[in-house]
Amino acid sequence: MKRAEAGEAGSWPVHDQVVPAGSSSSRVIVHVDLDCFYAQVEMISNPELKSKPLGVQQKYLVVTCNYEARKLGVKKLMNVRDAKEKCPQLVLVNGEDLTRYREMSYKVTELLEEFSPVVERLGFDENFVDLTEMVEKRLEQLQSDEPSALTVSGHVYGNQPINLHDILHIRLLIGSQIAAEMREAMYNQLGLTGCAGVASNKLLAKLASGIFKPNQQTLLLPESSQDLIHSLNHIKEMPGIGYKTTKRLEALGISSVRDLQTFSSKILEKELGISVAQRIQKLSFGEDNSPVTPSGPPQSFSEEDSFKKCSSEVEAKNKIEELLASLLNRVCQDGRKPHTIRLIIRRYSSEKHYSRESRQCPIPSHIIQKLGIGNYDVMTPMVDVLMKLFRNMVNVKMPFHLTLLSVCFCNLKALNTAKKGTIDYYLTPSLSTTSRSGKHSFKMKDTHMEDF
DNA sequence: TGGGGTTAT
DNA sequence: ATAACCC
Repeated sequence: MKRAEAGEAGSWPVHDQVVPAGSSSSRVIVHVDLDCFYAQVEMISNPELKSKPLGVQQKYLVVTCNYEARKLGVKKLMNVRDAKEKCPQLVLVNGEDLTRYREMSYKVTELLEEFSPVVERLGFDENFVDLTEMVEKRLEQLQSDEPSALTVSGHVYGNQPINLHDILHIRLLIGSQIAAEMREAMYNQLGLTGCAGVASNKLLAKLASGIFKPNQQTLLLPESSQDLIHSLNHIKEMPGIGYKTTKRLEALGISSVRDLQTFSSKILEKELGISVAQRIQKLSFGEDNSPVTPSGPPQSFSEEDSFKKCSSEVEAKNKIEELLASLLNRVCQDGRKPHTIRLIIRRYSSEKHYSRESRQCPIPSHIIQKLGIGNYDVMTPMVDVLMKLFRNMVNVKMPFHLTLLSVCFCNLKALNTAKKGTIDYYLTPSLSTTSRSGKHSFKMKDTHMEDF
């Protein structure tokens, strides 16, 4: 399989004929990061907004804003009240419906996939692309008769000089040229601006893309990678080290990148587990062997809504119906069929940080069949399933107070490509009622709602 | 903190 | 089913 080869070539450097002959194991990775993505989409929808300070609002938060607004002191995830106080002229648009953002997001990913199919999405506004193969091809084509062909595009981190005799420099330089072409294509074809970082792995490419901020790109050469990671003021700025790990590291007296580099590996493994410990300690040295994993189509679809209070079953049912209706439209567009449905809630709790509970079950096969077509036939039975999940989580005879409801479709399967005689035929749960009798029970640990 | 996503356990 | 991570 092509995917497996690409992954192995990327993640398992040494001894391996999978790595193209003559090349080192070193990769060329680009991280592409759109500028204030939601705000850009809104300005494309309504060009009159381009000249104004603009914020995108979800509930009482300004989740992102354009650079006009940033100049006037508005920050991402700022309270609407604070933002208006800072910037009374701020124009706000509601961004709770992600449909147009999601569509534009996939257009960007598809555009990048035309350069190289190995594109990994990170959220709606970031993509990694493994340019290693593309760079190799350009190197082969590049005969020494064009001297001006070897000039870097964009910034070089630390203004480090490029050594044209160093093959690693040359490869990264060509990566910077491809990155510039990608940004040009995004602007010409989609009207979007963004940043790019080019480096030898995902961590460094991501850090590099954030150096020069709107609509610029930066190349990181290997000799400067230590400078880059030590320019981080705190370990929490290291991608891959999140809120929880940061707290645990701080409890160990680790706060800077150098603290983490020099901390005892043995003790770190005991505290965080061998997997996390080894991974983040490598990150602290700027090492990241994780491959760019092609995202492909989404693994799940979900819709959620948060609110101050939901305390009755009827109220919950109405909200769930809304979420489900939107989801059915999306799943219909996608073409594949979800085989699992999940309901997620968040209970009110005065000061406790963030905890969600969920229940999931297989979608009854008779509902799955009707998914592609008439959307209204499936509403009622699906709501019934969801309300059973709801009552499984929430004791409706007791008072309750929810602040979020979410419905998720996952376990998506392409419809019936299984051919008789293939492995797939015997492993794929039937989508038609007539073939292959019996229960395909597998090891589904899901709650089967029919059992209740 | 919103309204999403992913992978690992 | 939850917990961690990312935006």
